[in-house]
Amino acid sequence: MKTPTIKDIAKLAGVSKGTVDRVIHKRGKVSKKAFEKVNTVLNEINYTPNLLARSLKNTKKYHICVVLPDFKEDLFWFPCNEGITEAVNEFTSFGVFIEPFFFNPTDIQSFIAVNKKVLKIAPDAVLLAPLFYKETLQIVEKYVDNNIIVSKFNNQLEIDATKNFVGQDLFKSGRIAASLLHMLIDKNSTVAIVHIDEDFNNSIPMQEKEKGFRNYFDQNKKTNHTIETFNFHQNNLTNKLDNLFKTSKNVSGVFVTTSKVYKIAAYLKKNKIEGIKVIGYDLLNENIKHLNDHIIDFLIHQNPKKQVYLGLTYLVEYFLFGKEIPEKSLLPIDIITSENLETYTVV
Amino acid sequence: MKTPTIKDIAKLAGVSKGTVDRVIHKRGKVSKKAFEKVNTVLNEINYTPNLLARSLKNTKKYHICVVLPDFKEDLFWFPCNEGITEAVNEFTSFGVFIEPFFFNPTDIQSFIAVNKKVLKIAPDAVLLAPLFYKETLQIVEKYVDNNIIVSKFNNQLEIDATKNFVGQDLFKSGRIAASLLHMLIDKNSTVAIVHIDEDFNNSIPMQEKEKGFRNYFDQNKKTNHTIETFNFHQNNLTNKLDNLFKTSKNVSGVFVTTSKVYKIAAYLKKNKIEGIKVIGYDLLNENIKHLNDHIIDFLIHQNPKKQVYLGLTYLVEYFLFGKEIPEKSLLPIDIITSENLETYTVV
DNA sequence: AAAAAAAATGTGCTCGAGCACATTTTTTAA
DNA sequence: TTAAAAAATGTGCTCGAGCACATTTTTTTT
Repeated sequence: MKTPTIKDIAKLAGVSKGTVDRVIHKRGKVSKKAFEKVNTVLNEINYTPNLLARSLKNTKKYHICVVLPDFKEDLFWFPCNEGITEAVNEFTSFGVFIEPFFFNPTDIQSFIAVNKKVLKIAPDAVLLAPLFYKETLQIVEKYVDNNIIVSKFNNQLEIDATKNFVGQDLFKSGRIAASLLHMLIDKNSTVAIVHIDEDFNNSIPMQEKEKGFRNYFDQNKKTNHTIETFNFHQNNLTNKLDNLFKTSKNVSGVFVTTSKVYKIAAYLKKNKIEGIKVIGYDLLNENIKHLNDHIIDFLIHQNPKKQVYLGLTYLVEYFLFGKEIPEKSLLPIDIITSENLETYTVV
Repeated sequence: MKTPTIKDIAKLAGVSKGTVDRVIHKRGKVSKKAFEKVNTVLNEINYTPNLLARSLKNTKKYHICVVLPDFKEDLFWFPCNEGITEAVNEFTSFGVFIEPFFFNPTDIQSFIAVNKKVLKIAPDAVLLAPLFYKETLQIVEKYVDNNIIVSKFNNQLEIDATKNFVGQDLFKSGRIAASLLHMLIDKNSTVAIVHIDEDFNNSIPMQEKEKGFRNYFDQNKKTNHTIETFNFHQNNLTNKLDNLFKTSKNVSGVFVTTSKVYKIAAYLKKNKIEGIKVIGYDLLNENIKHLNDHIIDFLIHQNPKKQVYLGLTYLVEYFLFGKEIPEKSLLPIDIITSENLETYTVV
């Protein structure tokens, strides 16, 4: 009933535990006879090494750095801190040291600077939010040169030496948004895709979401909707929105490709514009408020907290127990309404 | 940089590690002077015991039994096996032995028999699907008498000596179903709540779901929907459904309170009845088929796999690392459409 | 056949927590 | 003041894997 140990196997095979160890780890220096004796026993009983003992022996300290945007610049990133905190609480007692580093998401230079700093620290692994494409490729290369394991979350880079990624399928996420809006809006009406603040051309996530969104409506030709894309910046937002909603355009639904959807909702509320269906991303407090007010109809949950936590878990289990890190871990795309919201926030 | 050990603390405090151990575990037999010396050091540095070493020492074998319905009787329970398999793979190398036991969900006697068997085995813990109220109370009492820890999943029993529960808020789940149907159906139409197969009076989950569903529509009086409840059994299902759909009743939506929703969908497809919105539970293959055919509009994901896996994880972490088991762990209530379905099944 | 080299095998310590037991110090009783 | 009892403190072994090093066995060379 008790799990066999190396010692047990050694006794059964009539050899010493050193020999068993050499067979198991293929370290050679074993006679054919001994090899067969041990292998016979190994095939008979199902030996699984005690992972506690194994990693106790390799009592190395592991250092993992998390590089992510400062939530003061964009509240989307706030939940990541909770994910980090949870991982810290869970893993420090296993000798893992997790340390966050923040950069300014609007400033490429700060991204580069922070990564240089981390590179100098030379941790065992880095979990990275790769916001800037070209710069990420460069920095990842350097990490790899220094034998630092790199995992990424949130943004997926197509070409990359290191493949570990935790996030969502953004194309599909766009399709889901489209299908939900489709349920709510009238035939022959206009749907607006709104990109707020970020530089659309450099934001692959936004592009992917738009592609997915358009793909859905392309495949549902019979409903004959008009899809228009808008790139808005914060400074002249009100004017632009006036232009969008107060002209004769028959806009029945809006898809905001980021967590900034609350800005649209705030505008609609302030101007008492009703009947327009709104869908956007993420459970920011501002968004939740408008979801409960039924100004926002759906939110898609990108679960940044879980992304970070899972990314860290993979790294820790790799170091401690030698588990493989999945190349691509795509999280479920949760549909949030004012009704099921609570079940996501309480846990 | 390295985590301090008991030995380090002993050296810093100028005592032996035995004394440090006694202070940490409040085992007494420590002079005031020594106690203060050790405590001073403990307050200065942040000591967290190495959990690997701790649980290696307590190298007890743990035995956990899972008692759940046989999926041959109801496919809803099938994913639980995956959850068990995953837990087995993850935890056997930590010396945890997990063993499933199946009963017939339509037969109270088999429930009692299986639990008696498990009781005789006397494992360290039982994870239980408490389908039958009265019988569960009795058996749980016996488990507790024998110092066997009991956790439950899927069904929540209100009054209970042991509180550990993993599942969903079923009242809320009913409300969510209502709100989704509400989006899709016409005003002043009739909505049917359909209970299939199970004995409604003995099924608290079904009752909770119905309560939640009705509660939502009660709070949205202006839409003026008629809600009707039906209890159908498998044998005369077709007749009953003929009666429901082919009479003059203006039924625009159906809420099925279990995973048996595919039966309604199959009927609608066979009889080419269109335009009726359908919502039900769980990602059975049969349900998924009809979801992709757009006969079923929404499925609510009860995530039985995750329920079992999480329940087992709690027990294992309690045994190995002394973590507390949460009294009530309510999982998110996932809304599934044909679009986001895939993101839930691939992971 | 003996010595030297190479290969195979076994031994014993480590990791850190925890606990039983041995030893030392302090307190109490006579 | 000394002996006995009680309290405090320290020591050393255990858990299982892993690995360096010591020891034994086999093979090769002279």
